[in-house]
Amino acid sequence: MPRTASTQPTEVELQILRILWEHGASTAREIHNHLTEIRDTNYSTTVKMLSVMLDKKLVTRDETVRPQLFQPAATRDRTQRKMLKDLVQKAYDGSVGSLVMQALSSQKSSPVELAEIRRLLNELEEGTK
Amino acid sequence: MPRTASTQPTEVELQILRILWEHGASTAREIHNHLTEIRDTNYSTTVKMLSVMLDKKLVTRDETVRPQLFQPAATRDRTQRKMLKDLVQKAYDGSVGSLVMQALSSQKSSPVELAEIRRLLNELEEGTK
DNA sequence: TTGACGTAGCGAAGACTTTCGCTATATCGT
DNA sequence: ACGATATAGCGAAAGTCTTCGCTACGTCAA
Repeated sequence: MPRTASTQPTEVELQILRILWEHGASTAREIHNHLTEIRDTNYSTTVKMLSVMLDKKLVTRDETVRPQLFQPAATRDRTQRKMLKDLVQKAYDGSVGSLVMQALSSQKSSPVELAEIRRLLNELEEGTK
Repeated sequence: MPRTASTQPTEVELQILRILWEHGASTAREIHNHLTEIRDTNYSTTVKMLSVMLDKKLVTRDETVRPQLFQPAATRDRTQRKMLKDLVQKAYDGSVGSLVMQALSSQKSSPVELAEIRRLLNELEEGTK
């Protein structure tokens, strides 16, 4: 009588992925060192998490070198899009528009970001003509 | 050795909340009937979930009537914003702008939505002047 | 070579989520 | 009032996630 395993990376998994996206291929020790900056974790735990993530194919491992190097299996962009899509489905009934509206109205963006968004908006509206 | 309990509603909890947001105060039976349309669930399970959600204060219960009526404790809007904020923090490094960019570019929105977004954008840029 | 130290792996503990059987209690028609 | 039916509640089971102790193995300097 279980819940079905989530398809999205969990909290810690995502923290590890972010470290890998930022720093590229890293050893368990390196990952652990970065992780302890944001989370109080034992080295064993980090290694275990990496092993779990390997099982889930969230990361890949280069075993030809010592110490072994871990790499993210998916790009940051791809992972973000997947999580975003999931949220839109789960909480916004599939409506990207209403998510965007809320995002824009609830947290302030910089003028630069707004300009970028406007540019993108122009392109999109161009496409619908 | 536990993970810290999530502050966000889980999958099933969210499905139940959506039913309540759409239909307003409902009995366990009514909720269950709607829930079975999207998920194969036993009535006992539904009742248990409601009891858990009551503990977590995700819903409130009117016990003065029979059968008891359940209501969402927070509005849909508020809950969505919270989940959105959480995603922005976890996956977008706090940058709402990049989330919006991805949202707009990865899934198509209707022209009506785009127009609304543009209107909102105008207001926001007005505010930064 | 060997001991010291860092890396890798395993398994079990414990919280959380979701499941449902079973029991208790309330409601309602006859 | 009584039995049938529906509602409410409890607790245990089983899977997920995160934790870490302990063991095994690799590397390297003396």
